[in-house]
Amino acid sequence: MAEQDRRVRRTRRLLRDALFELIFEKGYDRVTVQDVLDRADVGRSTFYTHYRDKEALLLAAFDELSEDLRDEFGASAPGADPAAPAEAVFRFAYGRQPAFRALCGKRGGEVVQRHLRRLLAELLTAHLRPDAADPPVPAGLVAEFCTSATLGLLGWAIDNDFPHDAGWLAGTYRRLAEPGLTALLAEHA
Amino acid sequence: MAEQDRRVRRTRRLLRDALFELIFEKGYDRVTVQDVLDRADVGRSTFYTHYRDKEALLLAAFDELSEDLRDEFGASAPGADPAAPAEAVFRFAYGRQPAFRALCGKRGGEVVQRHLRRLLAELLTAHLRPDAADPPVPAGLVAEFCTSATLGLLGWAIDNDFPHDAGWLAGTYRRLAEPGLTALLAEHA
DNA sequence: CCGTTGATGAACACTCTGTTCGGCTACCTG
DNA sequence: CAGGTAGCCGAACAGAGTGTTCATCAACGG
Repeated sequence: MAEQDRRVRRTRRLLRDALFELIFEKGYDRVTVQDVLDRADVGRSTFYTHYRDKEALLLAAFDELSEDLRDEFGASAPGADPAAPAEAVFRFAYGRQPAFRALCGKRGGEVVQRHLRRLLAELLTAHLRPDAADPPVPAGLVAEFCTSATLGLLGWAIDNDFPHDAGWLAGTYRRLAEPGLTALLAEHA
Repeated sequence: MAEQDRRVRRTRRLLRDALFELIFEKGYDRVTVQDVLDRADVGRSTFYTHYRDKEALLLAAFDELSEDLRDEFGASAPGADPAAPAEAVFRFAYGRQPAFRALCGKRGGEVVQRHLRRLLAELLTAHLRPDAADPPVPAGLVAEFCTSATLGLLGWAIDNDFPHDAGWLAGTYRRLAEPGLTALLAEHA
């Protein structure tokens, strides 16, 4: 119903694009709703019929991304390679550089970082299920390590304009993070 | 001069403590200058003679911490152990749990996270200098990996009320991150 | 003890927020 | 292609928070 109206799609697209531009220009927390309105050339009341506030707009944009990312993960089986999830994230990000530049770079703001971290932690824990009775290291802590390493490398790539390609970044992840992970998993098995 | 006046010390201490309490209660971005004023029972004009805005107060508090952390690093020699810096950070944080809970937990806000990340990256790069001509992996990327892993584990510890002790957390860091790091350094030497 | 310095609170202009409402117009559907 | 629906607009509003100013008072250190 609501999603099909051409005017609705137009308005939401204008607002989202304006937000991305402004985040990239001055950082999320310095962007005001007024800025978005002016840039998108959309009326004030219109904005509030679509989104409760600035954060709701941001999260709507983030949700678009995360759904696609989820789909990509659903396709890949939970194999034995502990670096596979990170590689999938890297490939995904390299394929959507503008969005990641705005949402996940240093200017992206804490909100997206927090949500992205939670999403990644969830995907990672689901993927490399060690289903252990008494893990030598809490599973949550291992997931946190993988998430931090993945996001750390990704943030570095974003701030360096996505150098090389996703495979190279994944290779680096393997060199740095994989040895410790496989050792831990082997030790337990 | 200005630092010695009892009134100045009192005012700044009141403001800092009020900010910590409020951050812990509702998160940095939801804390207003007005909140701090009410909690600290300090006049509005007084606040602005000491700090330009809310962020300046936060950074002043952060600087106190970071100076002490710097001193701790200055004492330890740049040895061969790649996990030593992380361990030093963990010990430091476990010794100042209230401050870290307020500043570096999930409620700490993006500003401190950014500054802490930069500080750690700086300390880490200075500590494990590989001074290599053509590193197989950019030095900045390795530093980013260490920083992310350290902060990831630290954030997990904060959110889980500092379980076990700093040594245990450092041990986990060694298990997870050290294998990859030593392999990389060995390969290059 | 006294001159200096900081604290105070009220008042001010300003920016941004989130809501309301009447009128207009583009849009889907039949 | 006609009609009612539904989205857009723009202006206006109250409210919260910000950062500044100033005259007054009190506490401080030398």
